[in-house]
Amino acid sequence: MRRMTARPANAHQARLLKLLRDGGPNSRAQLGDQVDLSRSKLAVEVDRLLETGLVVADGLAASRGGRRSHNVRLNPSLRFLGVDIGATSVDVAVTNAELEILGHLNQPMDVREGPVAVFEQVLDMAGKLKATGLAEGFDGSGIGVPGPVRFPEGVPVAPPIMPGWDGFPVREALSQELGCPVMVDNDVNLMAMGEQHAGVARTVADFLCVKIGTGIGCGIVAGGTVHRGTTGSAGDIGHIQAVPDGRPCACGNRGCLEAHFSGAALARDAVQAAQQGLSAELAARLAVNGTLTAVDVAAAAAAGDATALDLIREGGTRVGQVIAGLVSFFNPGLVVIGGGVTGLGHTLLAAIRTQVYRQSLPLATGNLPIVLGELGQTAGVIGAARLISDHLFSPA
Amino acid sequence: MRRMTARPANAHQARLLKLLRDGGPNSRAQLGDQVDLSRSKLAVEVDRLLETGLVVADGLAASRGGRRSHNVRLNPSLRFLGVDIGATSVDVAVTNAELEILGHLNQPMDVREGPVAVFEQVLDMAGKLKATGLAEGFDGSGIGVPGPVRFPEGVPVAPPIMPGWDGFPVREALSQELGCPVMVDNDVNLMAMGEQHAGVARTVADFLCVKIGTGIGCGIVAGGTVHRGTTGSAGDIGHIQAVPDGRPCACGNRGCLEAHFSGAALARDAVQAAQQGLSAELAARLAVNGTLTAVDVAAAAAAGDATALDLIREGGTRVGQVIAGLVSFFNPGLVVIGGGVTGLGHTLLAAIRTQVYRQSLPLATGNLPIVLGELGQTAGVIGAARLISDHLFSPA
DNA sequence: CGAACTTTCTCCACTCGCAGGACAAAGGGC
DNA sequence: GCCCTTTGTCCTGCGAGTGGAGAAAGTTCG
Repeated sequence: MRRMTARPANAHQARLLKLLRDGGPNSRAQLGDQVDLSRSKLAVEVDRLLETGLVVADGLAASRGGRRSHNVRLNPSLRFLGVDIGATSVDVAVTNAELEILGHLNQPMDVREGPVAVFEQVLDMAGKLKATGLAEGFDGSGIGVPGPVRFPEGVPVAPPIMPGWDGFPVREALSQELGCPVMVDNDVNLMAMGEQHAGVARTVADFLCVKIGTGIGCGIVAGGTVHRGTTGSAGDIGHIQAVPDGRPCACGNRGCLEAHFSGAALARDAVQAAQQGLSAELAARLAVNGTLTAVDVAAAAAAGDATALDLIREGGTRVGQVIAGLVSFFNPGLVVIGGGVTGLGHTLLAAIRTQVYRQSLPLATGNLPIVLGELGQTAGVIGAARLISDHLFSPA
Repeated sequence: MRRMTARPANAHQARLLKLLRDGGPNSRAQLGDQVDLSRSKLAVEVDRLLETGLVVADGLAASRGGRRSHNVRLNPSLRFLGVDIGATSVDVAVTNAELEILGHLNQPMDVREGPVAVFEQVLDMAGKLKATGLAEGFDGSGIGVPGPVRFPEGVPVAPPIMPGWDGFPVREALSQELGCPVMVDNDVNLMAMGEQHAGVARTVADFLCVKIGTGIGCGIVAGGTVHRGTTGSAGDIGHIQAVPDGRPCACGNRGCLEAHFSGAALARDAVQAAQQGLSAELAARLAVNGTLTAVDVAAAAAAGDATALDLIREGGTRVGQVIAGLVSFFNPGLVVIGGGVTGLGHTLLAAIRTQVYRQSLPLATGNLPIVLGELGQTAGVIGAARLISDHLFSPA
């Protein structure tokens, strides 16, 4: 099947497409309630969208007590590919134009293998999803990578944990391979966009989205749009100093937040605690698996292990200290915590909250929810689909 | 004379007014080069602006080698009043519509005397400026106050250093007194807008403007517009923890940046150093004045006093630590240092730079200028004029 | 069950914003 | 002084957009 290539011809059409994406099928009258256009003009633009094939008729609408109206919706055969490349695994998902996930695959993988190997795997996973009949091709794709991105060009820059990716033309290469438009962004920004589209941040204009996984990053949304910074490295909070003269960090400094708390740091600490005989629970798990991860710590904590709980609390306090500073600075309306360590759950959240509420100014924290992300592993791929749909649903 | 009350009727007129404000007198042809409008349409809008009186004819333009063209400019009798209320002094200035300062007064004053006393003084100063013949009245006024502001309403909220100001309807009250539209904002945001309009930040979309005076604040500009946060307290970095378990702060916490370095903290430290006999230079100044301020420390440092230099360096290091974190987080394209302590000059700047370049990631600091503000004391009042002109030069 | 009211959709006439060409006015350069 | 360039003005025509008049197809209530 040939893919859609049409784009909205003007701002009105773009607006309508986004309303249909976010609100599902709608009658012309319902659309008219949401835009400031006369009925006649609205009808003209909807007709044009129908002609392009981006939008299709969709039966009768629920009656509001008058002449029956016909719904329109985004073409249900449109398909977006959301790709979320993490440090140690890849998520690939297929969505429809309303950004609902139709199929989702996750595979472990080491981003350090470099872009060629990683994208081979991504294309393979995309192929598997296609083979299930979910899609015959893709109309667009969003890609998240775990490092800074020069956004306009879609090229990673100087990614510390991704040697070999610096300057790799991700956008161009994948656009060619997939045969569709591609947009590339930092994985944390995509998580923020995911929570903004379908998660806890749906109604908030200014919020922070802290992702704690192998490393730590922070998505910044100001006035409803992602702030990427001058060189695309905004939100890179893993190397903010959390502990003066603290642990040495891979970046060459000491006391970086990431060195004191992250999926990787937590695992190291747990192994050490087990070896020192501080925790029978952790030691037992170490003996079985040969190594420990954040998941083990979460399980030990759930079983009431004091050492595991302490590790989580201390980590949460460190993160909380840094977040407290960011909250004072940025004055967000919401802080979302996400990433691999959300399995640590309420213990972590409580430690973070305590620290933020203690250290930030009352005016900034007075009505500030600090919550876990709602979408879990799917936040990234939904954000990726959102990224490319925002692009395609804008006038060319 | 009756004041102008006209506002641009549409976005084109708003655009033209801002071009004339920022670029001075222009011919229709020059304006045409800067906007995407046909000559005919441009002429129509310019004619309408001439009718409103906001814009007037201004003689012949410099020839570009063809039919001679007539300049238009903003009405030279338009007057804005810029007011910058600091913790210990007030600046009041009169500008024309091009935001050039025509007259400027500064007076010491204690903001804790409350809004009624302060505004009495402001109105008195405005009256003095009028009496010189610079203005017969004001077409608009911008007001900066040293604390968070609920921006849409123009009302200070919970200002720690301004008891008695909480909830005072600054915008409404002054609008009535002055008989013109008024906008209110945090003083630090206005300083940022000042440097953006006429100072070092003219071409930068994302930058931070750190104001170190009695307290410490930070203006945040993202994508060319000021970020004020959910409750208007964004940029309030004075109470970010700079030193774990450090000095007690008035806010109840320990180790706040402001407790370790600010105009007030520096003065305290200098007095203490003088009393402890660490610095003959400072002791002499203390004996003469009975007290010390940042100005004394600056003078002592300029005279080569080692203790004064140490105080500045240590303070700069503290501020630098915090800024380093903010730079990693926000990834600005420029950091501007301003406020009362800019007199400390290069010593301070060097300490800040050292710390930021050491602690932030190379990608964020690679091409990051850290400079002193260019406008000094006038930044605030220019920013204030800019604030109200942005408002008045937008469609009603 | 029918009359009256609502809601939705379509068609049409009219206004207005705006572009772009034709033309006039007024220079500069050789 | 002739030709080219730049600027300003006028005019025509197109397309966007509004709002009213019906028509179609419901709901509600007596």
